[in-house]
Parts: sequence; C-alpha cells; structure tokens
Amino acid sequence: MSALGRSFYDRDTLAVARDLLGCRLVRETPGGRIAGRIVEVEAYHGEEDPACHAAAGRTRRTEPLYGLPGFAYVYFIYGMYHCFNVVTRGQGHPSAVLVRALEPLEGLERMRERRASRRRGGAGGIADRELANGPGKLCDALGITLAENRADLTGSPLRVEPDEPPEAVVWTPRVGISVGTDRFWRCFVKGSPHVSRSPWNRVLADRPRPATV
DNA sequence: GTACAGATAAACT
DNA sequence: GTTTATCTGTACA
Repeated sequence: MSALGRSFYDRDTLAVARDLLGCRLVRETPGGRIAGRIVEVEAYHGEEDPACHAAAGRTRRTEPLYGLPGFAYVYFIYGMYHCFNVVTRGQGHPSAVLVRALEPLEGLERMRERRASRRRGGAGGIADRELANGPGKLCDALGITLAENRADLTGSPLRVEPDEPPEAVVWTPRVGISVGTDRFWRCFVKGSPHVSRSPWNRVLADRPRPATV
C-alpha cells in the first residue's frame, strides 16, 4: 500500500482530521513494520486557535507548522513524552492534526517491548488496547522521537496509508488544554475500544462535523 | 472501575 | 523561572 500524497494533507484541517480516522500509521524499522489504525485525532488550527502552538507565533519549536503539508511535527512534552502531528494546509497557515490513539495492527510485540521499557511491570502486563491509546503512548510504541520531527510522511519509513474508513465518528472538545475548549475539534471512531481515556468519551450523541474554518 | 500526586526537561518569557 | 496538546502508580470503591 502506498502512502497518502501531499494533496491529502493540503486541505482544511478538520477535513484532514476526519479523513485520517481509519487510516494506517506505519513505521518501518529494521526489525519490521509497526502499524496501527488511527482511531482518534485532534485539529489545531492556526494562529487564531488559542490552543495551537502557533498561537505563540513563529518560533524555533513551531517552525514545522509553517512548512509544507504532509510533514511530521513532533514535540517533547512534560519532560517525558512525545506527541506526533501531521502538518496540514499550505505554507503560511500553521495548522496540524495531532494523532492521539491507534488500534494496534502490526508488530504488537515490538510495541509491547518499547512501551514496557518505560514501565516497571514488564512487557507481559500491557494489554493490547493499552499499547497505543494515547498520544504519548503511541509515540513510545512506534519509537517516534524528535528525530522524526519534520519527516516527510509522503515518502519515508514513517507514513500514513489509506485503509478502512470508520462507519461513524464522534466530535468532542480537545483533551488536556486550558484554552480553546469551546471548539469541538477532537474526533474519534465511534465505539472503538482503542481511544484514549477522556470524560468526553461519554458524550455519545453524534455531533455534526464542525463548520470549515 | 475512578481520583489524584508526582515525574521530568524542552521551549518559551 | 514558568508552562506544558501526558502517563503511571497508588489509593480507594
């Protein structure tokens, strides 16, 4: 399966977020493929979005957001974890989609080994659904670090492949932010047991897709 | 099952 | 010096 091309990412951020659900995030390693179905994402939309890192303007960290769509934006957070984003839209509009959770599909044992190295319990204690049900966890499972920041997702060992689209999705506010909580820009596959933990998961009513910004 | 404290360092002010 | 798009272990129900 070939990677999604540049034009996929060069669209409205909410549309890219929605269409990433169901796709397969793939990491090629010397030991083989590690991959999972994307089941949860969040949109971060430009300097006018107070929760977007670009709200602080163009800095050393946010530089990738101002670059071409289809490249990775990875940052280090809470002194311990990494978060993986795909850059959307054209240059000059700094927006991206945070990938928050995967349904593990390939290389589950390699995921387990990488995740276990940070824990005390050992590799045996991690259930399949706990391997990548969070933005920090999936970066650990796939071995994504700052070395992958600015990687070209359209032609590299780290890429997104089209797969089965979800039957239904749910929109909620974004997780872990203190501003911009009025925007329902988190989107996940309805009924998936692989999404991250959030009080908003109980909001079962389907929200219509937010208006394009 | 839920609730909370604490870990830990880059980027920014 | 402050903040942070998180996770884990422990405590308790």
